[in-house]
Amino acid sequence: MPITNQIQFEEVRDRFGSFLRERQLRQTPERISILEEIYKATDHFDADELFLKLQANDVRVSRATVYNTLDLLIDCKLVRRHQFGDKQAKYEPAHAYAQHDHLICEDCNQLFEFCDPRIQGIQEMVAEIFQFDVIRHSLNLYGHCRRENCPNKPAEEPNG
Amino acid sequence: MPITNQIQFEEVRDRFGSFLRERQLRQTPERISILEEIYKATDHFDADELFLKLQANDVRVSRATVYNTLDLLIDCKLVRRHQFGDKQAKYEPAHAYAQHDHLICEDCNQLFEFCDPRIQGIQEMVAEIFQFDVIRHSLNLYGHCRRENCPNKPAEEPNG
DNA sequence: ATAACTGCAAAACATTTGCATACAG
DNA sequence: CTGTATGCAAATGTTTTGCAGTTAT
Repeated sequence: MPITNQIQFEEVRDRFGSFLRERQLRQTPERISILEEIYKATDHFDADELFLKLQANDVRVSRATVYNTLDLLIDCKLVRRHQFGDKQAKYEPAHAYAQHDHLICEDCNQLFEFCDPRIQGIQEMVAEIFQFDVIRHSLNLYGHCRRENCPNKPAEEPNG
Repeated sequence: MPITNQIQFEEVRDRFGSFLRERQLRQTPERISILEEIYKATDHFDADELFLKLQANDVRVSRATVYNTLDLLIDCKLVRRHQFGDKQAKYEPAHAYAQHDHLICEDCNQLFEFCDPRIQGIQEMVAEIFQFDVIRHSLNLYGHCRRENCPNKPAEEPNG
């Protein structure tokens, strides 16, 4: 749950700054504005939502720049990208939040986050068996939440 | 590794037949040919690869029908769909193969399959905590294989 | 100064859709 | 026969690209 305060954000911006300097890339106002907007997010978002939020805040950037900057931020490990089954990618700010996995309700599309240490063990075991350097993982659980107000809840099966 | 013999395939075709009958859908030659082609596969494939293989075998079907039939086969649980980070979906025949997860080399894009019983435990625990009915999961591990002939192997980091 | 970045609009790409025709039940 | 499935081509939605103009360094 990304509630980033000002001090944390300075750190994030510095990290992006160093990253850009290292690679001899430019620290443009567009890139900084995009990073700021991303770190206001309290949830996952897609590229177009980000583009529209920027517009709403009178930050004039093109979609092309949004995509370009997202890629940079992913390289820099300040943003994570997820593919939750839709063809459109979802993103989330990544700084200072523990690596976590996702639980998705296929009726209301709501996302929940969880952590389980056993995944680390699986990752290490598989790496050993296959002689791989495993860099990251993605575990998504799909199902149905039992919330009353969940829309599209499938009717009880007449005969199971 | 889907090496399906003739007898197993009869079973698969029957299952598809029952599924279609149940739903009052038609058993068209196109649908059967697509199922046959899918069960020849020894690896994951994408929709267009499947379309091209069918063409190569002089089975004249449109892409629309390929997509339509893939959806039916997924409902029928004879095919599984995966999103491995590309925007284009991958598919695999699902009959008689244990549920497994995937290890992906990001240099050569090669796929490996593994099973780990701990995932079941995670799934159950998370379902309990979040009061969810968890239907399925998708666990992908991404990294670098250590095969000699893996292309695009990143050079040794010069420093740190 | 100058090479990288930007916006724009067009292209690319996978997938879906609409509609006239074909055909399974 | 009848409505469902098909093929085709056009539409869709997301992401990428090419290029002329702009700007950080």
